[in-house]
Amino acid sequence: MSKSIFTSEYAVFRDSLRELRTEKGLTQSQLSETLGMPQSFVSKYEIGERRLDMIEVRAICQSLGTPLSVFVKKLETSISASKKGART
Amino acid sequence: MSKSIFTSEYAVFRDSLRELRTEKGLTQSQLSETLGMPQSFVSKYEIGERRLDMIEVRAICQSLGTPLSVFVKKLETSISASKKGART
DNA sequence: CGCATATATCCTATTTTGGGTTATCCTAAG
DNA sequence: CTTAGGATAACCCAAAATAGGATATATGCG
Repeated sequence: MSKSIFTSEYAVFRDSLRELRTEKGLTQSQLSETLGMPQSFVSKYEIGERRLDMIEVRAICQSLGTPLSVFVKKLETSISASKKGART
Repeated sequence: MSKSIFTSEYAVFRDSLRELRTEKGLTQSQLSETLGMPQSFVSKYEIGERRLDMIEVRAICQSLGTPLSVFVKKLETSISASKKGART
C-alpha cells in the first residue's frame, strides 16, 4: 500500500471529483457552501493537499447529486483506463 | 458535512471493513502484511483511530479480494439500513 | 497455570489539517 | 492597455492527527 498521494490512482481520483463538480456547473465556493466548509477546503482536496475519507467523499457526492456508488464505479473505470494507457 | 468520526456512517463503515476481513478468515496481522503496513495500522482504522481515504480503502478491498465498487454498494445498503432503524 | 495468538494501547517525533486572508490567474469590458 | 470581478491557489502556523515499534490486554487451549 502506497503512502504517497502522488500516484496515478490519486490523480484520477482528484480529477474525477473536480469533473463531477464542474459538470454540475458549480464553483468551489458554491460547493463549499453546501458542504458548510470554506472554499479552501474544496481547493485543497481537488489539488491533493488534503485527503478525503470515504464518508467525506460520500457527502460531497451527495451535494453534487450523485450516489457514492455511481461515483466509485466511474472511478474504477477511470483507474483501469489510466492503467491500460500506461506503458510498461 | 460532519467533522466528527463518531457518526453512524463511520461506525457502519468501520464495521463493514472489519467484517470483510473476518469473512475472509484473516487476522489483522495477516492483512497488514499483505498491505505492507504494521498490525497497529489495521487495528487503528478498524477502531476509528485512523482515517482511510478512498484509495487506501481500495487497496484494502483488493487485498481482501473484493472490488471497491462492491464494497461501496454494500456500505450504502448498510448505511441506509442503519438510518431506517434510527428513531426520530 | 503457562503459553500462544489476536487485538488494543502507548508514546512522541513527525506530518497533516483548518480556515481566514491574501495572492494569482483569467476573461471580458471600457 | 487598464480595470474590474470572479474563480482558484497559496499562505501561515497553532492545533490536531498519524506512524509504527514496543508493550499491554484479552481470549482460548491443554
